[in-house]
Amino acid sequence: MKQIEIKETEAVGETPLPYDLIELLFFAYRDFTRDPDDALAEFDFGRAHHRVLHFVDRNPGIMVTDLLSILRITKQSLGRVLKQLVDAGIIEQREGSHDRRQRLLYTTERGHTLAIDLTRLQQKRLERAQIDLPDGSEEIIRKFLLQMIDPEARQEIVKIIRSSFDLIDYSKPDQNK
Amino acid sequence: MKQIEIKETEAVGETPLPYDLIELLFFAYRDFTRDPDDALAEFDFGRAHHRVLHFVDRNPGIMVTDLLSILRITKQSLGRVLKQLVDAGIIEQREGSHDRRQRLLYTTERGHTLAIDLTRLQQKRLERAQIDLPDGSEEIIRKFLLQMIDPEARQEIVKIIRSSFDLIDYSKPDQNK
DNA sequence: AGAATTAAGTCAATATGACTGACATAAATT
DNA sequence: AATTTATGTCAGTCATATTGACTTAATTCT
Repeated sequence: MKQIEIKETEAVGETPLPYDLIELLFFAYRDFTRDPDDALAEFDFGRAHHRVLHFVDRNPGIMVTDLLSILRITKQSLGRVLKQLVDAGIIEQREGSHDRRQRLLYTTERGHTLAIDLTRLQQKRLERAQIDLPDGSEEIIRKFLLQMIDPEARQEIVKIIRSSFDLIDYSKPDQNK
Repeated sequence: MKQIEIKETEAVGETPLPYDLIELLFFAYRDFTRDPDDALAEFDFGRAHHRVLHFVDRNPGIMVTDLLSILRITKQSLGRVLKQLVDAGIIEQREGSHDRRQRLLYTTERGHTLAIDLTRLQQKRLERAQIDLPDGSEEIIRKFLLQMIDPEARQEIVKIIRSSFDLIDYSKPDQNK
C-alpha cells in the first residue's frame, strides 16, 4: 500500500531514487561509530575525542594545523577536546625540534593502546561485514568509498590514508560517463 | 618514515588494522551528508531536519513513536525539529483515523518536493561513486552495508528499507567464518 | 466500569560539539 | 624590521542531543 503511494508521487520516467543505499549508509554508519562511542563513554569521552585520538595515533607528530584541516573543525572546537585528552594522559604535546612554535601531537603509550583497542572494535565489524562477499569485494568497496568523496578532496585523502590505491587513477577526478 | 614508525608499534603477527576502510568511511560519509546539509542551510535547517524529512517522506503516515525508534532519538529532541518543519509547511500532522491519539506525519507537497531534491543530490553522488565499478558491485556494496549493521537490527532495517534484499539470507544473522 | 497502557506533548535542566570573531604570543620567514 | 605562521585563548552563541518528571487524551485490558 505504502509502496504504491510512494510510487505514485514519483514522476514517471525518472530514474528510481536509491533509497536503499541512502538508508543503508545511514544505519551502517550509525552502528559503525557506536562501537567506539560506547567504549569511550566510560571515560566520559565522545566521538570528537575518538576522531582526534584516531588521527593523532595514525599520524604521530602531527601539527595542530594539519589535524584541524583533516577534521575540518575550528581551533576552538579542537581546543577543549585536545586539552581533555592531554589532561587524561592520552595525548601528549612536544615542541617541534625545528620549529619551536609547533606543539606536535603524539599518543602516549596508554593513548596508543586505547586507539588500537577502538580500531579493533571497528575491525571486527568490518570483517563481519565482509563475510560471504565474493573475492575482490574489498577493492570494490574501497573504490566506491573513495569515489563518494568530493573529487577535489580525493587526492589529499589518499595521502592521509596512504594505503593500497595504486590501481585507482585519481589523477582524473572529474571523469564522467 | 612514518609508516615504519607505525609498523613498529604494532605487535608482530597480529592482523593488520583496516585503517583504510575506517578512514574512507569517515570521509565518504562526511561528504555524503554535506550535500543535503548545505542545501538545507538556506532554510536554516540542519541534519536533524533532513533525517526527519527523509523518513517521513519515505513513510507517509508514520507515527511519532515509530519515527523515534527509527532515528533512535528522544521525544524531546524530535519535538523541536518537528515543530519547525511543521511551522515551515514542510510536514503536516493528521489525527489517526482509527486511533485518535496518533498524530500521523506526512510531508506536504512542498515538503515532498524538497525531500526529492535532497535525495537527488545524494543520488548524484552515489552514481558518481559507482562509475567504473564492475558489474554486480551494487549488490556487493548493499550486502556489505547491511552486514555492517548490528545483526539484531538487520531484519527490522530491511523492513524499513523494504528493497531488493531477496538474495540475502538475513535469517542467520550470526553466522561466522 | 475501572485500571492500565499507550501516544503524544511539555517543562526544566544539562551536555556535547560545533560555530564566529577578535585578540595575544612567540617564533620563523621575508 | 615587517610580515606571516602556529598556536592558544576569551567571550558569546547555536544545534542537537540527553534525562527525568509530568500531563492529557484515547485505547485496551480485565
